[in-house]
Amino acid sequence: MPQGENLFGELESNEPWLVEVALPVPLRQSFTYKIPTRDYDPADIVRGLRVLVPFRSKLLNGVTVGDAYRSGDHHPRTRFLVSCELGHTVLAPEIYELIDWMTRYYRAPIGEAAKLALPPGILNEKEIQFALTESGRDYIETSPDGVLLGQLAGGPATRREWNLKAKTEIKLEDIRHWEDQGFLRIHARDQEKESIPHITVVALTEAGHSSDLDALSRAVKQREVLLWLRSYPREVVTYREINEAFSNGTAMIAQLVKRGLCEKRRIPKYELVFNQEHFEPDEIKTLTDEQQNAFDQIVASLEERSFRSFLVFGVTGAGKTEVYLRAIQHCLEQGRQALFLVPEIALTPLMHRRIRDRFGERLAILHSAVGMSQRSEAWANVLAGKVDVVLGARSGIFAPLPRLGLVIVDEEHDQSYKQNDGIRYHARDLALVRAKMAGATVVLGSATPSLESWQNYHNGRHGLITLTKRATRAPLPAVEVVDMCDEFKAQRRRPLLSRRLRETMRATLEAGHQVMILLNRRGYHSFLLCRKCGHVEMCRQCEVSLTYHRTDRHLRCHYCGESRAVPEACSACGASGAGLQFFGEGTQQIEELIQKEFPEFVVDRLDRDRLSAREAGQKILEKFENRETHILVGTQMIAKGHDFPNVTLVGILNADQGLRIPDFRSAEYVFQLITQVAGRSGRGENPGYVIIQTYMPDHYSIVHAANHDFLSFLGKEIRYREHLFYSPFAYMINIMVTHTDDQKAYGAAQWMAAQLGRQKDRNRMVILGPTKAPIGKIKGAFRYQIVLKSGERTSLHRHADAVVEACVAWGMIARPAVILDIDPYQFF
DNA sequence: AGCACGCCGACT
DNA sequence: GTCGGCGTGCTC
Repeated sequence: MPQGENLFGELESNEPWLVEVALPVPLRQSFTYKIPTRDYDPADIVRGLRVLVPFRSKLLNGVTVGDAYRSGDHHPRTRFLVSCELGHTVLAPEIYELIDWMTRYYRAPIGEAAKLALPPGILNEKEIQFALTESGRDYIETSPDGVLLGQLAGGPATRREWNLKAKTEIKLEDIRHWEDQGFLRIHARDQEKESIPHITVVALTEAGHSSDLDALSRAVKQREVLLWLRSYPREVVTYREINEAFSNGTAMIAQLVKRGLCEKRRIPKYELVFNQEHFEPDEIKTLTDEQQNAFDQIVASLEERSFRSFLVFGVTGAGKTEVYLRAIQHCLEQGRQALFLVPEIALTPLMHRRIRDRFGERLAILHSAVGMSQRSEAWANVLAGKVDVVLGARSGIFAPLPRLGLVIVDEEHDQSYKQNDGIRYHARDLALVRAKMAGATVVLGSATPSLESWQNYHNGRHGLITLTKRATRAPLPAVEVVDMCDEFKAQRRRPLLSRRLRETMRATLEAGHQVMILLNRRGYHSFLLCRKCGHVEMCRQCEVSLTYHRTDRHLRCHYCGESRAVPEACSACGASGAGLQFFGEGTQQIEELIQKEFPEFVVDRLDRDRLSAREAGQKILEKFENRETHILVGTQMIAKGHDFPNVTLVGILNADQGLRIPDFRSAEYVFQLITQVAGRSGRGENPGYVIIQTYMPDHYSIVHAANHDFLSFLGKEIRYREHLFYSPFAYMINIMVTHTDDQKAYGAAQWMAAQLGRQKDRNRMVILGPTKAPIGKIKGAFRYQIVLKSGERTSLHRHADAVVEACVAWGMIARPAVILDIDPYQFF
């Protein structure tokens, strides 16, 4: 018998209308709320609306994850929702499908997944207020606990205000009771500050719509504005739009407001669809044969209109972007929409411009670095269907495009697609899932594909498209590997720059070309060492050495942000400051050294520290592009996506740094980094040159990168992965157990590993650990990890899930925090 | 997760 | 006496 029907198939009229709501709490469930039928027609309440609901002693914004339904069989403590924003679906159906998948695959709480998929601020908390109802007023006359309730007689109050008046802590249980009895009404306190971007708009009042224009016969200009408002294609109009149409629009509106013909309203920005600027599409270049072939294959798939995926393996500078842009164009011509994902740091204003020039007003950019207001605007346009192309970083995968036909994941190997906190999703994997749901084509592009994607090609899941030649016909740069062990012997110290690099830099600069110097910072710290006792200055909260920042002369922790002045003396042995020495070279130090070496040339630096200043990064790059700067020193971020034709020399200072980190993917990362940055050299008319400095000149990742030989690298790496049973041969899960008490953390990890150990033989599961995490303590919490590997994904996931569930029950004793990292990418 | 409630020890 | 420490249970 369907719910909500009696024996005769009639609707039970006394059953309440309910709706399921996802709330931003780390609980793997939705919550049921009753719909106040006095205020809302249940037929209007559908999936994807923003609602305000009471939750414990708070008010939370959530999103409905189903349509209203009627049932008598609901949770006994179901409360009424406070309000619902009708008419604006914030969670599009295809995005709901995606986050629903994430709740299963990543074991993600639905509310947190929804929060991830929505622009920031939509799922916020609001301050709760309690007001007395009519029946509440009657009740306080007669009842003994009327005294407490009676404190509300003066008007609505927040919990704190109420407590203050009552001079006691009012119990949540009592509040719930009065709420159930109908003595209390809950609503949101009007907040001075809006938690999400709002905008003031103007709308016609009823009088404004209906009144005849005689009253305005002498105010010609106002009459004109009124008529314009009436014919405007949207109900509300922004001041920006009014002032674009009329020279003194603001004043005219003020007059019309005075006459009661229109009114000002303040609405969330995401509800508004903006008229975008118009752009002229740029000219389209001719394609090389290889590009044309790639394009044709993608088009054939688009024409099929069913899910297909391609790995586009193309050397740096092969012109992949042009192929992507053409494919997007084709997709739009089909009446479908496209999503273009790029790595976090590749999403520069330069990139915006290039794509904007092609797609003009049909493009929206979703990027965490742009301001909240702009992001709301972009997202609103996407949701409203004004936009057909979305360019975004990792979180762009959640862009609500209902007619998705093409997803491009550029530099698909890039680690920034993997989120390493909260819900640890991988945007490349989500792209495939989403495209499958939408019947879309996926293009994964890279010069150095991830082993996972390569393996997926190998076992027939992706088609392969290869681009072997640079679009400009420029040859790939010649690469020279300098053995720093020899340098050490010759120079009798550990030099930063080899003689060879120094000479080549000089020659390059004197020829009028530019130089890029890359410092691989992966797994690298500059630390303060006491030469007397060997003590390294550490963070008090985390198990990491502190990094010296010259800008403010402070030691800083990269994990918790703790910052303190450089100590006068060693904190372990008390040796005076003279015994303390900095070790490890930062980009700052290298910049200074190079400037000293080449005083006649301009040196600049780009790294995270300098990027933090708004737009500073862009300025640095622009200066380099304009050749105001001759030498650019930086970390990986100088390696991504830029095109500087005048750069003919790239120096990589410590190429092997990344090989020392405890990660089975370290060789892959080093290969990718070298290839990526080497690809910056010789993109113009002059041939490029690359110098790699390393203490491990024979390491296969360095040798093959120097030869531009991905396939040889792949052959070696894939055998190693297979032999040691790592991804892509093993499905992996990292279970991280965290507790402020070291013993409890370790105990819980051991217990979990033991539980898993009982299952492992039956399921051919490999259990590594528990071991102390590479960073054993972060923000005061000790960390242990268990790494699981298995050739069979479903059972692996099931076991990890079961043991975490069991640990929650066992957690009565220790209460550890457990993080499940599915398909982990970085171990720290 | 976050927070309310409750049960313990250290203070005016 | 009560302020606040931490342990535990619950959130529609």
